[in-house]
Amino acid sequence: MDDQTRMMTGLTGLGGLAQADVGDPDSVRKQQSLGQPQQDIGDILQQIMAITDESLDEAQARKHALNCHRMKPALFSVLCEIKEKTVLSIRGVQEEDPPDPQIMRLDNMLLAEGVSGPEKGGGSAAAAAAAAAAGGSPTDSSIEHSDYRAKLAQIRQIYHSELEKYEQACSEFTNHVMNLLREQSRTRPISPKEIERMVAIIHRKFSSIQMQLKQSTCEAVMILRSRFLDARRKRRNFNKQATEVLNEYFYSHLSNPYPSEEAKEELAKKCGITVSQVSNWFGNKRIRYKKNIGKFQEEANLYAVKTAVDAANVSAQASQANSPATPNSGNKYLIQSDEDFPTWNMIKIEYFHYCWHNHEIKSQFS
DNA sequence: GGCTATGATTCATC
DNA sequence: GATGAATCATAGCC
Repeated sequence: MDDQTRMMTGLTGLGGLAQADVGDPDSVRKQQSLGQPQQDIGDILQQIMAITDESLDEAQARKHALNCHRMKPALFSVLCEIKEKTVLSIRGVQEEDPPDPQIMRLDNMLLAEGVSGPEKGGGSAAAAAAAAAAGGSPTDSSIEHSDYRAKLAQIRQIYHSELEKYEQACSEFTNHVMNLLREQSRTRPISPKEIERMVAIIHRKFSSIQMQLKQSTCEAVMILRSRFLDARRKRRNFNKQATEVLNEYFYSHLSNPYPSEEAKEELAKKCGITVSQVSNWFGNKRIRYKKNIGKFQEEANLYAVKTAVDAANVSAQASQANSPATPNSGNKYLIQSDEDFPTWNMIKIEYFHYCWHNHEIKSQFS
């Protein structure tokens, strides 16, 4: 029902003063007996009813005349009262909406991610955790971290600028509608309560637009986070020194290449990687070595020699310190000459394979 | 661009 | 929870 129809409905309900009485001689008599004010109201109403049959210019002129009529304010307030009773009492029930749970969820998420609320380097904890999980060097992590933060800041800036635009647009539109209604209220019954209700409707409409903004911002943050977290799959080779340390341990413990927790921690510290990376490395190494021992033979020889040389050096230093007269006497595995190296290494590797294989057989039966 | 090496992940098993 | 095995995804080389 539009406003004009509502107004008409209001008029019909005005104690039968409108259509029912028009042209009724008894009614006219009654009005005459009731005195001047009632007659004035009847005249005004008749004029109002007649407006629809008139041309625009005539209607404008009559409208002006009606506006200037001395009874107009009283009639206007009565019409407002009727309108309020008939329309607002029905519609006003659902005005106090409870807060939308979806908006609350979005607000919470934006707050947690540091997009809304005070700027505090939001999401930095997530970024740091993901960077740590990536296992990259501290420099790499900080680069990724700052990249994440920069992109988050960009999202934050866009969100706030859009939010500001929406708020400004909402306020401008509300003012515009309010002015329009105030202007119209001079010619038709619009109560302040109705204006208030209209403002609430506008705010609801704009808040649904705001929700879309919040939703798309949340999506942008999610995409950013997933991209950032996916970076953990970005493989980076360990540096040469770390690989050497791990290989040295692996080939020098070929009979049982399963480092203890303490050994893993020690290796992790030496290589500048995490314990789980050490575990991954040993897991991969064991399986790949076993799958293709031939391919790793050369590498195994190399590290066996290296280990033997290191052991010889340590032992020589110890012997020199303890008994310079009898070098190498304390180490039965000590290499005596360069020619011994290949034979010794082959024996040692074969022995390790035997031990490893034997260990597995034993573990199968134990 | 294809290939290999390699670190990470996933899933099943113990 | 540790490990093996398969697989994914990327780096690096040619």
